[in-house]
Amino acid sequence: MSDKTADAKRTRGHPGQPCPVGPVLDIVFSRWTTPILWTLNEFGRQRFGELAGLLGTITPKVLTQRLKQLERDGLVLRTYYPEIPPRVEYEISDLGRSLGPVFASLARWTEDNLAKVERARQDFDAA
Amino acid sequence: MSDKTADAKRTRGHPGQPCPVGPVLDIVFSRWTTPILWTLNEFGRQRFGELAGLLGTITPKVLTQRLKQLERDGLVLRTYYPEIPPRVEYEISDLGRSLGPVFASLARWTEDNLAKVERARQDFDAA
DNA sequence: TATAGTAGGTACCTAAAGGAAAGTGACTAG
DNA sequence: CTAGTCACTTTCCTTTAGGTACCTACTATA
Repeated sequence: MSDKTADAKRTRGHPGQPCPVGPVLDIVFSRWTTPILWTLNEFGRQRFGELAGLLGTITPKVLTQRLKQLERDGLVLRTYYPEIPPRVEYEISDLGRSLGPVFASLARWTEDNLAKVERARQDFDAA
Repeated sequence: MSDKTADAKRTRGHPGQPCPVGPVLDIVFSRWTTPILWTLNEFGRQRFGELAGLLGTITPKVLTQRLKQLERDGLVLRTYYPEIPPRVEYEISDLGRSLGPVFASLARWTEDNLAKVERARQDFDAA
């Protein structure tokens, strides 16, 4: 299946009308995209192996997949050096950096409210 | 498996250190949670059937699951009326409403940058 | 000759999420 | 006595994501 047709299938079924943020979720909040973007933003340009190390438990296959998607979406820039052995470096793009305020907003909400969620869970489970 | 142990397994593998927003993703951006919260915020208190209608294609099973999770996380309030036939109403909580700025930030980014992502994809696919 | 080093690609497998369809319980209107 | 309402619940099946393990090319080095 081509990536193009995959786009249609990858939509999370967010019904078009009632939710204007639906389209972004698959772009920004897929399983590994958030920590990848975060890492590239924090630690700057990284090689494939370094990035894998920083992310900890990701497998090469998945890292390749996610990086390819992020590159296709214009959020990450890939530079290939045809040396032996090969070297590839990834960095966040301007478009990727433009997500900063979104992440900041999310981080602020987390800081302020994550504890409330955890308390709500305890109350719910107790009852 | 209990919901408590499910919490641990549901984590998306976002490696703890490098990404402070990881914990929220499962709470706010799971498959159907975003449109559910959005709908409850826009259209107010809704019964189960009404909500299903507004969301379009969701199945009762999944809607029940997601609503239960949202209730447990304190983002949605559930009111059960023991009538015959039974009636249940769902509404967004204050904690749920506190996500407003996050959603707004995301909506703004979408408006400003979704077109850029789509263009990046076209360029990428062309090459 | 053999090995290490790098960034992947491939084939196969498993687990989890999600959808489809039918059933449940309790009552009421016909 | 049957059908309908509502909010689920249960069972089964398909899809998907992710993991494991192995393979690729190419060269310098031992």
